[in-house]
Amino acid sequence: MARPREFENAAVLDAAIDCFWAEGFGATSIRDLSERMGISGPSLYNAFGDKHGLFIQSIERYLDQTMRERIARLEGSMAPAAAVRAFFAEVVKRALGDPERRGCFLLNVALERSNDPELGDSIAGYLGEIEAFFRRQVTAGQADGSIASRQSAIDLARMLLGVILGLRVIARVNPSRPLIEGMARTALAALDPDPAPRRRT
Amino acid sequence: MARPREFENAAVLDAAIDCFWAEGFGATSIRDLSERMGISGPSLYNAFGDKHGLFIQSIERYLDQTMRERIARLEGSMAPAAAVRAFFAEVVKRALGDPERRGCFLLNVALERSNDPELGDSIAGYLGEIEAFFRRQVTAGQADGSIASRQSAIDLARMLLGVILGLRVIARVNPSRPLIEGMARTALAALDPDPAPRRRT
DNA sequence: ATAATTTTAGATCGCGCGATCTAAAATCCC
DNA sequence: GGGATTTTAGATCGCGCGATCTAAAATTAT
Repeated sequence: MARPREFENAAVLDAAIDCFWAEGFGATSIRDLSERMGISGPSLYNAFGDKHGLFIQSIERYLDQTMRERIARLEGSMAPAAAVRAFFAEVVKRALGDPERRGCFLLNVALERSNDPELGDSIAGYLGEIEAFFRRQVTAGQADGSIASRQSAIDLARMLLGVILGLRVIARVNPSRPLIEGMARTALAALDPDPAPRRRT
Repeated sequence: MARPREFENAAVLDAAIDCFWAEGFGATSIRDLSERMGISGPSLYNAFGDKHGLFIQSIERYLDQTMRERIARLEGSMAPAAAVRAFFAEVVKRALGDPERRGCFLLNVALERSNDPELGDSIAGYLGEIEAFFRRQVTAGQADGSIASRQSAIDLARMLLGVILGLRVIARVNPSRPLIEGMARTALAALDPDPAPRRRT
């Protein structure tokens, strides 16, 4: 038929993710993207529509490769309480292993583009996927006794989601290991089953 | 001496806060600021240096009027556990009473400008002020028995800070009252003193 | 080979940006 | 009241933006 594309869709999308992740949507220019992706401006527009379309496709690829991959992997291989703790451990590791201080791409997008008419509802849904993962684990853990039933599964899931997000905010600004680990450990303590009764001192 | 200013510093700073809060630093133009503040571009530069200087002064005024005011007011008038709960209640109220979805100005700044060489360290300090408030209250509450001692004061303070930040992130994207209140309530439950021992079922 | 079709890169469009120059208007000291 | 001084507003600077036009390069069906 005609001349084939000279680039792989996935590879150039990864380059676009790098740009948007490091600088945000507004501060990333078409010229930045063109250079990092290794394709010219018109090719970019031909393949992805416009800057905003490229942005949305970058977000979807990022989510598939990070958040959704992690949820599927942990949920398929671990007991409920262990899956939640492993999720936290991986996020803590990412938050503390971020010398360029780029933070969480999804969180950056959530704050920069929460009023974007094409993204607002989607972003709520993406965060809802994390909350739903926590809720499934907590529900299962409460059923088998490995997770406390002092609070409802939905409320525990909501609290865990809040701490995950807050953790990534503070790690962006102050990536201190004791701070981040203390925050995570204390939140996870809410999952501990009721301890053996102990007397007050 | 000479011609006096035609505007009040505080009043035009409030207008600048409105702009930066709604649009962020990068997406707010000098012309936006000039119009909202009611002064011309050159007057703005004469009074505040440049756009970035105006931004920093706007942040400081915002913090004095909101976060620091709240901390001083609650800490000066309430018992420790009540002060923490009142802090949460006020933040929840603000997070849910935000029809324009502007979120928390400090949090927006923290994510958009965390790599700003003139702001990075300051932002960590601002969040540290909140953490320090929580830590003072928890320490005092643990001393008088009104707050649980299962976890250390510093870890509880860190967890509370995380939830406050996460709460404002999620409220920006999905301002659902059950979601936000469940998150806050479950975090605050970590402060409850040890309940009377109860048997496992 | 050649015709048809798609992708490619360079040049360029109008626009809005942060910042500044110029000079007129306004005020206080004397 | 007049001179010195500061603030004011309109006009404008060069620059980088998102997006697109043009035409050359590359590939396949015939």
